[in-house]
Amino acid sequence: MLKIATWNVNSLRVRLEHVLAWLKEHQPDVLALQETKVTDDKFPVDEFIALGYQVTFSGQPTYNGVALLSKEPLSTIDNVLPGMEDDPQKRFLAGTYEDIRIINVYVPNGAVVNSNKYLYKLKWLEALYKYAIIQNAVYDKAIIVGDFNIAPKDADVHDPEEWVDKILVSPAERDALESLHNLGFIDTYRQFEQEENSFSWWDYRAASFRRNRGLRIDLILTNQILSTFCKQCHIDVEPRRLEKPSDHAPVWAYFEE
DNA sequence: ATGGTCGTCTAACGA
Repeated sequence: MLKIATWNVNSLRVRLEHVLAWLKEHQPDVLALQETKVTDDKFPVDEFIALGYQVTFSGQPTYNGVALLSKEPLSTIDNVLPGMEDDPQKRFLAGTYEDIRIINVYVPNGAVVNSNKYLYKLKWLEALYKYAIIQNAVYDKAIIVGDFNIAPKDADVHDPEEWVDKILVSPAERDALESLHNLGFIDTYRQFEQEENSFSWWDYRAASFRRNRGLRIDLILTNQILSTFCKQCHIDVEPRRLEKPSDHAPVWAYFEE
């Protein structure tokens, strides 16, 4: 059995105690983090080693930053997305865990549809698509996890009418996600029956969490072979209820032969 | 209460 999780922590240093407590309780084999917002020299390595986790990270000052925590070491680590070599933003980290290729992404937010940041988001997603083609060809089992900053379907949006054509739901973004689906990378969450109005992110503003005005943008995509081993996928909203929470909840998937 | 927050290189910016 294997449990793989993803969590946008919105500053690892602020959220460290939440992450450590969550690891102790849930014991994932791998936890992918986004928005660590910590440089590599300041990454809290020792705290995770003490819990029995290996750490792999790619950070920068102030923004972005991704990491993989794993019970066993990763091999064949990539921290540059091919096609985005000149991009200073640290949003990508891949490694192999046992026989599973794990790709951790913090997809650009995109700000406003048709803005420069939006075009950057689409370019980044195109590079991810090309990378996914290759990884899917090389590895039998592959998984893409992270903050996609895309709500796949209207069922993943608290008020679809309010959000029509807005960032995180616009057609071009959803098409980019659909092209990953066409490679065989399916949205593991929807392999199973789930409660309605299940979201993974709630804006800090306007009491969004209390009113459950959220979006499901933190996703676990598995390729065709790995998806046959997936037995469960769950969003854990409990950490969102804590004092000084991340605006995102962790999501995990459980695999069994 | 029809609301307006966080986190970061404390000052705007990004989400």
